[in-house]
Amino acid sequence: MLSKKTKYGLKALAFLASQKGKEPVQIAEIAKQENISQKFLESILLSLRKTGFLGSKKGKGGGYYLIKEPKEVLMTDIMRVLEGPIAMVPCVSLNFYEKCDDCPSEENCSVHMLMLKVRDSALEVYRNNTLADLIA
Amino acid sequence: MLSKKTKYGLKALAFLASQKGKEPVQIAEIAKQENISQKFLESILLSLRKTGFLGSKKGKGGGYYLIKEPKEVLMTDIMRVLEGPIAMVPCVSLNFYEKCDDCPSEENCSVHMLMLKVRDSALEVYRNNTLADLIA
DNA sequence: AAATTATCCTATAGATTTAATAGGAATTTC
DNA sequence: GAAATTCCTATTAAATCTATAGGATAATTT
Repeated sequence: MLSKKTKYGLKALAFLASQKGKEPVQIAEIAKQENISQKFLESILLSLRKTGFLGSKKGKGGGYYLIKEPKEVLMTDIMRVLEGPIAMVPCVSLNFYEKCDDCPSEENCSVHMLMLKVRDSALEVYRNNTLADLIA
Repeated sequence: MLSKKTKYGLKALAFLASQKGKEPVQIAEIAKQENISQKFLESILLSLRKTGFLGSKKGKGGGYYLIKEPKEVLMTDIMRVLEGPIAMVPCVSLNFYEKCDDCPSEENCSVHMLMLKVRDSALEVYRNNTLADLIA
């Protein structure tokens, strides 16, 4: 299940991508337009800024803005920052790999093989979609 | 992230599918072989029986056994029973549909469109894999 | 320089879900 | 009727997610 954090983050990014100019948009406005708790959104945007997706400006006329062109931002990168691993089990994760402590062998694990296929199929979607596709 | 319930359930089903005969296998044996808490596994097998995947027999020589041939059991059905919705958001779920209360319009929702693609890609994997493929 | 506006940051509380355990009831076999 | 095994419900423990609180910091305006 997609977390609210990810859902809200995606909506906020899409909202910013759909803006005409590059002027900063205030948290309050995004929150209002997208029906998101303002304080919660605040922390999400902060993490998107710290991970290099957004820039910000303080004071009057301040707010958040996209740093890159929407079509340069891959969904793989966004999803990994917002939701974490794309894989459903750590033992098939490319970026968050971890060994399962209950499995003696990955090669012979029935779950491992299936989840590898699922991960690959999800990756293909995320790799072929950018932030620009979100607002098409 | 895949729940332990699903992971254990898949392993148990795969274990049963890999048995030669159709004699019941005891919970205790499956739990031991697959490193699963016996009590937890007990409740998982129970739910798999109630949903028609397993049969059971009580008393000495009892245990659980598969009802259908492994290749007749689609992963879509197993996953829906163990993990719930295949979709990452209820608004794109085929079997567990729910309207999002924060979205005014599904058609214009950026998250909706993306998650539809992700769901379809996962569905394709699950539809093209059966329990038999898990032990190949 | 003071007031205003808006992000920045940390901590924490509340809610929900997941994982695991407990304990006995019911049924079958021998 | 004793032993073995599943059946069932309830409960606890742990983890994670969601949201809120409250002030610090920085930029702009007056």
